[in-house]
Amino acid sequence: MSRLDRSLIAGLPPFEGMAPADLDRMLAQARSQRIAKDEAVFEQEDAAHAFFLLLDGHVRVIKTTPDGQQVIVRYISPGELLGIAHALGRTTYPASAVAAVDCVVLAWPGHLWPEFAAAFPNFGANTYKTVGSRLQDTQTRVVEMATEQVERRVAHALLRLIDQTGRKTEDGILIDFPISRQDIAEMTGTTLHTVSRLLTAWEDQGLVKSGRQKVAVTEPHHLQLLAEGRLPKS
Amino acid sequence: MSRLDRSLIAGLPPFEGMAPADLDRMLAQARSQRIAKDEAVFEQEDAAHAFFLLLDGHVRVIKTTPDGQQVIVRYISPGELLGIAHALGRTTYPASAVAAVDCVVLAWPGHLWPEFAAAFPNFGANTYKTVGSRLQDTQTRVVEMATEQVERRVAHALLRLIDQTGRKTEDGILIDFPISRQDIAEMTGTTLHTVSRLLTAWEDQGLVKSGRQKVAVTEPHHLQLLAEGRLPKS
DNA sequence: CCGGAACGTTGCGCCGGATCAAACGGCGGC
DNA sequence: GCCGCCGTTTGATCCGGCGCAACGTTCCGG
Repeated sequence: MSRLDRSLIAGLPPFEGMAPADLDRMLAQARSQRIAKDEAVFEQEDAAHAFFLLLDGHVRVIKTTPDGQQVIVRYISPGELLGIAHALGRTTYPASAVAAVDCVVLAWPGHLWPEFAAAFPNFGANTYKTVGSRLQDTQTRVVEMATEQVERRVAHALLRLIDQTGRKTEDGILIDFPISRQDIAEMTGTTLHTVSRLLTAWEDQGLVKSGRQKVAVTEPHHLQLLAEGRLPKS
Repeated sequence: MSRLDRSLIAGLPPFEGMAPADLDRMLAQARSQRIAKDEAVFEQEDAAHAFFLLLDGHVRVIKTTPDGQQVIVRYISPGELLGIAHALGRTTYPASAVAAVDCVVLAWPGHLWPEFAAAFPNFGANTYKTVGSRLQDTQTRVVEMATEQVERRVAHALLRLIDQTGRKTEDGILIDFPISRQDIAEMTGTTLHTVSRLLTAWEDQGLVKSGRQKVAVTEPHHLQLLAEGRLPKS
């Protein structure tokens, strides 16, 4: 197995404030791993044998209900940790993580967590901050689901996506990985039909451009107004 | 100000595994405080100047949207921490906390957090575990909101409440603080009207007994089946 | 080049639950 | 003991969005 270079992770948020030597010590225990599109990084309910850092690609975190319905909990972008169940005292993954495109991750054995948290206090603190802001995000989503109707929820979801992973193109800000109407529906608790209707309506108004597994937002500001519900309905 | 006795907090989950002397050191910096029913422990958006331990009573954590709608994020029971925004690197409270009944809390100045986390590793670890399980709970709630319809959501909410705060009475398991249909509606993202209709329907079937600001579950197992949607609809 | 699968679009009917409206009943204050 | 208020009940109506179904389109493999 090839040696991992420190520059891979130096400067990423989870490692903020760590000494170079400590980065090396962490890397020495990491294993780099390729995950092909549509393959799982880990599966819901499995024993949490490892935690991961996404180096390249995008990952969907999915929860499946007993009756088989799926909900996309969040998308992970490069530089973020995933599968940190161990840090939170859980022994099993609460969701599945699936590669949205071909991905590269670093993997550490889960049992190293307490060791790392103790030896690298900045790493621990950074992680807990992440968990805190994920808790925030999730609570905000509960509020959204409880108070907003579908159109605004979908608008919010798109805005979050372009914020996280947007890439400028001549069509506007493009979501940087293949995403279907079904995916958006699973993020917002609706059906692909409704998402399709919304997107075509928005496309007619020139707010977005979308195609097969692809969405680009041309008028983010206008979409924002829509998301916040201060738009007279045409 | 009167001296706080160690027995107040010894044995509570957040202090699991701490030395008695350390409990005393923490208590020495705490201030005990009474909060009258319907008063706020802290308010959304305020600077997070303190974190709290609920000693007695019950507290509602509420998020309010820009247009004034409210969502009850969770209920806090005695022995739980609240207002721990500081632990998560936030400087402001993301929600309000309102006493559901007369309450007693301990308050610590927020700036002590890093000190405590460093000096009492068990305390820090316990807290992060709590945050982790709250993240879990919240994600589960997102899944519920996205996939279940109102009846099942309300059933789930009641089951969680009796699980957290249930007290046995001759009417069944009673929720241990005053709770209105409006409150339940704000927990589940529906209206008080719908909650009222559901409760009367359930009362007719002998599943619950409810009255003004009071709900008791007489048939938790049956309600559980309903919550899980494996009940032929009558 | 062809055929099939996967993804997307669109029309239609229906229903769960929100909204609006009104009246009731118990509890606390005076 | 009476009054007023707050929480609750119940009815009537309306509509957003889901379910279903059919069709179009792009992509991929053979």
